[in-house]
This record gives sequence, structure tokens and C-alpha cells, in this order.
Amino acid sequence: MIDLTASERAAVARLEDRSRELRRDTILIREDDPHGELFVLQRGMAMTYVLLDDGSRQILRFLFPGDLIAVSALVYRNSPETIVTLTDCTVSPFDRSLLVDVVTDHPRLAALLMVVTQMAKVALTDRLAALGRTSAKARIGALLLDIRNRLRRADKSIGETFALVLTQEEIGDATGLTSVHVNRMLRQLEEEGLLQRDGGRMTLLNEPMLTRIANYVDRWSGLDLSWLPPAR
Amino acid sequence: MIDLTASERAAVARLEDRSRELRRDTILIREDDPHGELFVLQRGMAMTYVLLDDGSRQILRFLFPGDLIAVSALVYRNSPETIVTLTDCTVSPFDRSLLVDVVTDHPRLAALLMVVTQMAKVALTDRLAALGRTSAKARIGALLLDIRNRLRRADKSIGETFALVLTQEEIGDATGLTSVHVNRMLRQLEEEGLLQRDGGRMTLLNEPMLTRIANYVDRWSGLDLSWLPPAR
DNA sequence: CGTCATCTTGAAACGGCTCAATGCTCGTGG
DNA sequence: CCACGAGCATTGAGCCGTTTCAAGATGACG
Repeated sequence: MIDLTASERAAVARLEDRSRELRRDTILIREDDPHGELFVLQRGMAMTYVLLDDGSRQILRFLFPGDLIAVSALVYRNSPETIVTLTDCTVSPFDRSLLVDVVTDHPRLAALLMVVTQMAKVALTDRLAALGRTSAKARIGALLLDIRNRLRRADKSIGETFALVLTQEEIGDATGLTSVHVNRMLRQLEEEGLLQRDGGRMTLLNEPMLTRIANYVDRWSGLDLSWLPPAR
Repeated sequence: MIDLTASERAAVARLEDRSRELRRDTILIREDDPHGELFVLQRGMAMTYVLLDDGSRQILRFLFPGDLIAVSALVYRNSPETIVTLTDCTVSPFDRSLLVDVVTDHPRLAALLMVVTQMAKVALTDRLAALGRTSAKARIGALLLDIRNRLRRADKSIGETFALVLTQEEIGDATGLTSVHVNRMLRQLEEEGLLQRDGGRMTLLNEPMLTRIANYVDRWSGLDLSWLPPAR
């Protein structure tokens, strides 16, 4: 996104000092538990969710390499969400005081933290609009496009085909649908020639059309970083 | 929330230097328009929304006095959302470079900015879970509680009774429902003795029960600000 | 006093859910 | 190498919450 100075790179490296290997389905932080540690996700895929008291689950966000995990630890005594790995993962834990140091000493990194936070916020509003105002098929289409794009950001070789790690139940919990209906919608997308499935591997057959019916907007174009303060 | 030093107060005051009066239904920023100015909302109530291409609207957030408006101007060239006043408002416009200065010179204010941003993000995830996984009645209940609580933060005299500025169509656009169904649910809440209506004035008659059926969580308790860097 | 937005209510249609049964895949232990 | 079990995917039938469409009623405002 932007080139860091040597001093900035050193500051970031302090956050990635240690690293920990995690199996699939490992809970990093449990909703309502006290917490204080933050993480950088180095490898693998994870997600955050909340449970409602009727037992249903809403998946809030999927996490990919490079993402900062548990930033809400900065603000809340107890975690507002559960964070769990979806694949085997490598994470770098660090103390929140370290992040405070980085942000205090490096205004431009503080600004970049603001940027990623705002982008995450806009991603949430996009999903809010999807849940509030679009059909089941559109929501699933948007999810497919989003995950493909985020996988591609880490691995440029990914094209129309990618491994969707999620179960249909997880797709449902992310989009506010039941797994049964997710299944029907996936089949319908397939019948319409927009999608091809092979186990967990998905191939997008008509991306422009899918983007249109899903009301999908890629928020990575349109960034403006001209205002960033000078590096220190 | 926290006491500022004289130097910090002066820095904040620079943001609130100028002020502008706005009529009800004034668009501050239009979705997809280029923008660069930010605002502090001093008085009144506003909201942000997006329009989908079928013409439907999703209201993303309601804004109250003290809220920072258009922070996404920091990040995106074109606004991801429309911002419009719901009542007559007073706003203080300021240039984004000013915010950068404040954040660079005052690490603790930078941290506080992070806090309010994270709180806004968690509020969005709460609404996401509401839209994805709760009933119409629960969503409306949560909206009523949320707005009452935010009004009360500005005006301590507000108790169970408050003026809901919104039309039923706006309630629907915020909760992902139609205005017709909002009407039916409000009547149902009234019949169940949870709510009393008089024009735009609402009275919550059984707040604990409403909180429970709405799955509502007040995120203002549970904050942890112990990690803030020292004031400068 | 008329106009326009908003609220209200009914009837019918529809999208997505629930319940239930079956099939598939893959990892595990014998 | 096979049998088993557990989780996941698939499909059908019927139901229910919410939407759509339509028609008044109410109220604010020029």
C-alpha cells in the first residue's frame, strides 16, 4: 500500500517479534472474556462472531494474513466478540502497550492504523446494507467476491478459482441465512452459470454479472492516502 | 469520559473554531461525491445512509452531538455514504489536515480517537447481528433503546420518555424492514405494554423486558481506558 | 382550505425458515 | 484395507414472518 521507512519497519517488526502456531478451530479470544493481548495474523484464515441468547451465531468478520486481531482489546475490558481460526494459523501476539508505543512514536503508522480501521468499518457498513436490503442470492454473491478478493490480495496467483474454506453453515451465519437456504442459493447460482463448485473449490464464471447482482463494491480502489503525515 | 489537559482542550478547540447552522434535511456529503472536509456535530441529530441500485436505502448510523462526522474522508477519495441532518443542526467544519496535526501532537487524543472509532465499529457489529439474526420486533426495540441512550448522554434529564425524531420509514431503513411492518411492530410493542406512543414521543414502559427481547447491550459500561498514553 | 407527507390497516403473495430424511466424504481405529 | 462414525451437503414439503399492494385517516403547513 505504501513504503515504510527503516525506522517504521523496525517498529512494526517489534509487533511481529514472537509467533505462535494454532490448529484449525482454536479460539483465540472468547466473547465476554477479559483480554489484553493483540495479534497480527501472519498465515491462515480466521473469523470473529457473536452468539445470541437463542444460540444463533452472527459472523462479523473474516480475517486474513496481515490483519490486526482484537483491536477492541484496546477499548473494552471484556471482548465483544469471539475470535477463532478457520484454518491452521500463525499469529504474532503482542501487548497493547507496544501498539501504543508504535502509534505514539510514529504518527504515520498511527494514521495507517486509522486507515485500516476505517476500511474495516466501511466493510461492515457494506455488509449491513447487504443484510438489511439485499436478497439471499445477492448476499452470498457478495461474500464469494469479497473472500476471493481478500485471498487474492495475499496470493496474486489466485484468479477465478479459489478454495472457500467455509461450510455452508458458516456462510449462512455470515449472511444472516440458514445453511439450507445457502445450499439452495449456491445451486441456483450454479444453474444460472455464475458459479462452478467442486468440493470446497469455487470458480466464478461471470464475475461482472455476479458483481452486479450482488451489489458488490471493491473498496480498495478509491483510497486516498495523500493526507498522511510525514514519516518519522 | 476523561479529563483533558489545557493543551489538549486547546487542540480540540481548534477543530471547533468555526460553526455552521444547517436546516433539517440538509445533505452534508453525498455518496460517491469527492470530499475532504470533516465536521464535529455540535447540536442536533443526523444520519448516514447508502442507496442501493434498486432505490432502497440502508441507514448506517445516527449521529449525535459530539460525534465526529465524515472520518471516512480521511481514507476515501469519494464518500462511501450520504450524510444528512435529521433536525436543524450546528456543525463545526474543519480540514482533515487539522485532525492530522492534533493526532500527531497529542498521542492521547489520537488514542481517544481510536477509542471512539472502535466503539462505532462495535455498534455496527451489534446492528449487524441484529439484522442477521433477530426478529423485527427485537430490531426495533434495540433501536429505541439505542437512540434513547444516546439522547440521554447529551441530556441527562431524559428518562423513559423521549422524542424519536425518525419517521417509521426511517426506522425501517435503519432496521432492514418496511415502514408498514415497523408500524405493526410498534403497535404490537404498545399492545404488549412495553411502549407508549404519543405523536413522535415514545415512553419505554418496561425497560428490562424490552432490553431482553431486543437483545440489547449497552456498550458504554465495560470500557477500559487504563492503557491510554500520557497526555502531552 | 388544500396539499403533501406520514401513519394506519387489511388482504394476499413470497422469500426464507423449519423439520425431516438421505447421501456424501473423509478421518480413525480395528 | 475396510468398516464405522461424524460432520457436512442435499433435497422435499409445509409453514411463518415480512413484504407488497391498496385504500383510507391524520396531521402539519403554506
